[in-house]
Amino acid sequence: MRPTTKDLAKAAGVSLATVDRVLNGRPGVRKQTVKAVNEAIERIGFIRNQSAANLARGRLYRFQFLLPETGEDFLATVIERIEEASAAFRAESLDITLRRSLSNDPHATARILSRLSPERVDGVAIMAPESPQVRDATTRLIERGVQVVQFVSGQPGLRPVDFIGVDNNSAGATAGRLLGRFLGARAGKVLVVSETMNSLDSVERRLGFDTVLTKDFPRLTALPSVETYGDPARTRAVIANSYANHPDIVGAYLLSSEARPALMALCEASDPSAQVILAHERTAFTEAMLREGTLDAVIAQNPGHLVRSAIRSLRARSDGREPLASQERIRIEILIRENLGPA
Amino acid sequence: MRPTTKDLAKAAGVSLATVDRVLNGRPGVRKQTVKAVNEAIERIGFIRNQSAANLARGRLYRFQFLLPETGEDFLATVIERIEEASAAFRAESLDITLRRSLSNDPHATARILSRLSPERVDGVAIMAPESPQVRDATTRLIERGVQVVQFVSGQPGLRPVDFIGVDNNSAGATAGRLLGRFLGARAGKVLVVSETMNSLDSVERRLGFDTVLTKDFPRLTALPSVETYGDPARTRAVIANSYANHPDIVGAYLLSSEARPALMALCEASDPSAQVILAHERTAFTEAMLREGTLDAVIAQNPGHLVRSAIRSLRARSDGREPLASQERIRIEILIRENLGPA
DNA sequence: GCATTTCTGAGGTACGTACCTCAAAATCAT
DNA sequence: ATGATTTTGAGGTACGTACCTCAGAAATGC
Repeated sequence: MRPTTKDLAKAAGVSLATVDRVLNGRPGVRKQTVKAVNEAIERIGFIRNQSAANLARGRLYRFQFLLPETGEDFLATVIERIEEASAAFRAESLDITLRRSLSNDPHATARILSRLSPERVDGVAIMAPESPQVRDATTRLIERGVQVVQFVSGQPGLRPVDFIGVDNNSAGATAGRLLGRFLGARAGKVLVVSETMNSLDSVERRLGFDTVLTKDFPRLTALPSVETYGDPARTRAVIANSYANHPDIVGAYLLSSEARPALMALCEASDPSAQVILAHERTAFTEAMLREGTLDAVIAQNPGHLVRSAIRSLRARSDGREPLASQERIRIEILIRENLGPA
Repeated sequence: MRPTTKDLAKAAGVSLATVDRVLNGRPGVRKQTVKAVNEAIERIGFIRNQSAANLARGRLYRFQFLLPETGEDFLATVIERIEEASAAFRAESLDITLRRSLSNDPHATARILSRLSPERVDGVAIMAPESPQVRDATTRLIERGVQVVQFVSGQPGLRPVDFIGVDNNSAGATAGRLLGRFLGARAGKVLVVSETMNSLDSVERRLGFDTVLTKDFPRLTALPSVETYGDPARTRAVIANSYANHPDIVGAYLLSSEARPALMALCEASDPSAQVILAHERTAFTEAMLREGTLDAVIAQNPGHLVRSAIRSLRARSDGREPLASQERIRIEILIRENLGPA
């Protein structure tokens, strides 16, 4: 059996009460005694039994995911994973809830954040684009004692808030490299479709994409980003227009999380099999398009990892620990037909 | 607060003792009563508190990883992950140890397995090639009450033992697709290097690779597999020989886990930058080769996932539960320079 | 050397579940 | 209806840690 607090007390030559004081950082212990206990911890290899600790604490971590109202396929898989995690973590004193209420209006988002209180929630994972309003509201939220992570959308390392998601610059670069290599010796123009270029995420992907293309694939010219604003009619119009104006388009990069509208419009406006087409995120739709060969590759982040990583980070912060940055790095996955797994 | 066994007893109209009997599958409860309790579980949403359960059980799961003696880079990263997991899971009543003692001799491996007893270990993850001796020893091990999973090496679904690893057929197919697409319009021969073609893993990768190549890239011809037998001198010789005999080699697929010897030999024998070269597994070496451009892509399985998945599966089996197949599927990762992450 | 403050020990209860025993109740077979 | 058997209830202890109180010991200031 592993050493317990009792063994630790004996080994350190102190009482259980003192061990408890040291372990939980309670005041009223001489530095000297603290050191003795810590040395004993090292010496006998004491490891706190988390199960027992949680049980004794009776602590319930209440975390909330705040997601946008809009969004179809990708958001749906994220929500699935949240629900899964919610069920799975319930046995570990974690109460995970989901609110799908964030609109594109930063003021509205800020207002929602301002209403969150530490009495009702211990931490939130926010999926909202960067904006000064949201940043301020987040800062105040943290000051009130609520833990916060930026989820999927946002900027790694820019703010004093953990970011859970991929490095979008690298994601764009990955897309650029694949598109270039898949096109082989072919030359021509590349269509880039985005919901909006107002978000940092899109800008970074585009930047990474362009960097690789200009440097290593000079025979390819990336067209200016076409913005759909999430409007189906506009999507069809602008994409049709692009193909009409540029008969020499040989590839397309759909850099938004929701690939469906753009890809459907693209198929209407041109022949997808004559081009190399890349999109983001694994959804039932992109998976089907990969299998049938319409999409050539998908750049994805694992939604399950995203969710679990957000939860782990919130939990670490709630315990006053630092999340393990290395473990929480979200990988950029490349999917082609062959590594999708069984259907 | 979440409902406890006490609440459940009240809700089901039975005593705590009966609830306990039902929850832990003890005998001496009428079917009718079992049903009543299960309905109450559904009704009030009872979830067993795993922390408390583990604490009460005082159960310690002792799992062991049995790895081969030989192997450099990939095995080293696997071992790192095992050590990490060992540390991380210690707080959850898991005692993970590592034995690096399996040789290529199936009889020796079988002998080691035959000496494992359920008094000293609850489950083992075995990384050893398929062989009748090992299969028999495994069967007897299971009969003695030790849980077993096949780790990395082996055959999914072939035996009544969980397999933790990628589908090697798909892995080979993924390599085939990437090689074909990266080569674009180029035609020529493709070198395939393997440590040995005696293992099922290698055969499957080769099969998947060939299937894609013949079907979708007829201008490429995959040469017969070159076997290195893990011998550096032989490796250099056979690879040099291949390039001498086939001046029209345009690509290479190194299908073994340990890419270093083959790739070094390849670089000696030819100009890697004129070819498309794929290898397996992410190691410090393959990572460096990707970054400098010698390797074009790496097909990998996440060692951390492998290890944790093995542990979860062993634990589920030890608890008499079925591992969640969907959660334990190991993904086939594609790595290029751009999605490696920061250096 | 005394009063004062700081530190430590002893002992307790609690968390939710597992597992045990023993007696009482319900059900069954005859 | 009787005895045998099965099912259930009541009550207990244990797991390892957190957190509480209170008394006593040790260190400190003067």
